[in-house]
Amino acid sequence: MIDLVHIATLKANRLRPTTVRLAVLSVMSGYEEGTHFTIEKIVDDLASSGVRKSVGSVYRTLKEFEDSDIVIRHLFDSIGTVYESNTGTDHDHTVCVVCGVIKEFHKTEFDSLRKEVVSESKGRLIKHTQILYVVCENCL
Amino acid sequence: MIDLVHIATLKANRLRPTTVRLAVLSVMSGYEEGTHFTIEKIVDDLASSGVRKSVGSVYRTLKEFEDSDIVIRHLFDSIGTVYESNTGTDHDHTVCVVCGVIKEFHKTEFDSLRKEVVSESKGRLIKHTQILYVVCENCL
DNA sequence: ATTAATAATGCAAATCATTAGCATTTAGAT
DNA sequence: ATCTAAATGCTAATGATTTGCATTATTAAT
Repeated sequence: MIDLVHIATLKANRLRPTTVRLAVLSVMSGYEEGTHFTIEKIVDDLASSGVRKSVGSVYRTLKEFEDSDIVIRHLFDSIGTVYESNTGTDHDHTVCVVCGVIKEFHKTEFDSLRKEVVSESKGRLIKHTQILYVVCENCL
Repeated sequence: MIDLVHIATLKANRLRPTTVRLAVLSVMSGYEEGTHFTIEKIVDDLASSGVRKSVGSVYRTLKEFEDSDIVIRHLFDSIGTVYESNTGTDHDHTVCVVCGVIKEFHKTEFDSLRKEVVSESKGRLIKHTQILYVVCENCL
């Protein structure tokens, strides 16, 4: 069972390998890398794979995963809350205002600029979010 | 009356100069430039200036103002929805994760980088948001 | 000025996403 | 196998925002 990986992931974060958590990890692992998903999608995907779990538990689970840095939560304007698996590689997002597709990008130059901004104000950078709202090639 | 300016602003946006709208513009004009405020603050400030207006109307008014580009609405992680008067100058934000203070910054280099990103994917940039979550000098 | 037509407001109820309480079930250590 | 702590499902609660509708104010025409 590939579940062994998921069990390991959970144990590494001091989370008991329970059915809800394993099921959520399982549907998540079916997503393409970089996919952004909602709580609703998780619940639906669980249901269609025959696993009926309460919405409340999924909320709780995703929050635990967020705390454990297993997933990253984003709050996008006019889209709401979405999650993605945390690959550890930091990146920003483009969102197509027409079709809603979310993509990732990374340009190191941004990072140095951000460091500049923060050091100019003598603060410490904890994290950042940057979203480019675009009309994507397809929708143009 | 300075209200003439506010009336003009409203008329320019095909909004009738009503008491709620004028009152909201009035408290807003009392804020320092760059101030970020919530619906709640508006309602409170209206109340303490003796103008009691319903929360629903303030919500409606701020939405109209957003549609008319009189204000800009932001959705900040763990802070929620805040507004600011639209000065037309675009900028990004830093938010102190300790004290919650929101500041603005602008670095033109960001703009060219953003254009690069979007042109590489053959899309069109509509707008963007960038938030640096920091611990500010004071809170360090 | 008066009035008719249209838009704005207040209020309360409705909605939506998310969280919390609590009784029941499950996992992990002994 | 048993006990304890944690996890789950369920429902109710919460908080923010929106909506419906009856009332009131604003505008444009007379």
